[in-house]
Amino acid sequence: MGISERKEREKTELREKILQAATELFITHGFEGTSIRMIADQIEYSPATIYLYFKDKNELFFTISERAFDLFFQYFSSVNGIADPILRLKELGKVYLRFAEENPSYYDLMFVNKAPMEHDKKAWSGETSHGILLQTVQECMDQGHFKGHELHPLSLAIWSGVHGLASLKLRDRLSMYEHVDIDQLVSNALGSFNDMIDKG
Amino acid sequence: MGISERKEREKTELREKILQAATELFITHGFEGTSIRMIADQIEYSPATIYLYFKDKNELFFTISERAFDLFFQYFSSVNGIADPILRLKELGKVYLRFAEENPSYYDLMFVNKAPMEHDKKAWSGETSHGILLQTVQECMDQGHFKGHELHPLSLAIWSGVHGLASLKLRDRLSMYEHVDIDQLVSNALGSFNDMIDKG
DNA sequence: TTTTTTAATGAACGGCGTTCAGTAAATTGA
DNA sequence: TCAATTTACTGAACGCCGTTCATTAAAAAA
Repeated sequence: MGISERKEREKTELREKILQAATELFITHGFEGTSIRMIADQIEYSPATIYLYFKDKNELFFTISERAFDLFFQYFSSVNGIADPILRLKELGKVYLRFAEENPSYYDLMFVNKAPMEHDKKAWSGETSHGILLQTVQECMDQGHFKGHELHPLSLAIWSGVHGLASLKLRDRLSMYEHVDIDQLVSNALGSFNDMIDKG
Repeated sequence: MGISERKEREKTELREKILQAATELFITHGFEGTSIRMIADQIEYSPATIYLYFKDKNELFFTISERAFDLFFQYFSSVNGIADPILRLKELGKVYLRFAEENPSYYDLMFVNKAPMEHDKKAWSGETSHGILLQTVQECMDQGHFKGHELHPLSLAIWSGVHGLASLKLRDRLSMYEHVDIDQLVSNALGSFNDMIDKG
């Protein structure tokens, strides 16, 4: 009997449709600006139906942010071919900012938004993007760079630098630099970081 | 006739009471977690009354965030006595993180929260805290530090570093560092920044 | 064909920001 | 002093929100 299989398939299809609609709406209206009713309208089901597939709005957040971390990992993985860890580290900074630029809603969800309590502790740890950062910094240290620094605080410092740039830009908090091109400014600030990495 | 004066006084007193209640509630429940009805309950007036004193919830945000920037400026001003600009710059970083630590709701309002469109462009510009940062970095450069850097990108890079630390901690995005003390880690990351400043 | 299971929903609950007609008190003018 | 006007405030409503639940209609199983 292929009936239960078909049912299963239909269930995952609708679940997928909900996720897709939610993602699209999050991207255009943000997480808080998107209502369950809007998602329901989009897929032409009643709002109540969504609760048969997701416990609550937070679970939608959670599921989508997992996918965001997966995509983020793909961006990060693109540096794997760079042998020199210093060059690789600099490229990671560029890639990080590009991810934030190209996927502002995902970035917001991952690092800026007020996260539901159950925000996945595993999403950005272990053998993931954060692992790539730690690995790269460690290799730099192995080559004699960053003398006097410890791995974890240093990695956090580097991450904080690019995250600070990305989030200030994302949240439109650079308005005091009125007379200059913001993109250019951010790019030059990254340049300043890179200089520090060279001297570090 | 002192009547209109008394009325004026009473008006500003109620306005002040609203602001105080709103600020307290923002600190405990956050901006989005605080409702106009909650504020009205607190001051024992009807919700509609608040709209006689403030155009909307955003104007409350705006007024409170101005005060937040004033307080921030007081924190920043405490470094004025330090003659050596490098030492002063490092102290600014410490003071910045202390402000974020001691006034998380203010910090959120100022730099992290989704700001209403009318977010004050002047609040963090000109002869204010940002001016202190620029001035200090400029003095460092005058003394021969930060060779090859430009003032504005460098200042933004430095600001981004501490802001990244503050906001990642505030938004609880450091959970992958499970085995270590987060406060210690953040403090050590600031230490890494300071090392870079020395070498810059 | 009858019973059971499943999927989906309409309607409601208690919240939200905001508006506005109406009220009661204070002030003004005669 | 008394009526007219201004002021300060509010109750009730509007249209949203996230979420729950009894009910229904369809599908599957017996």
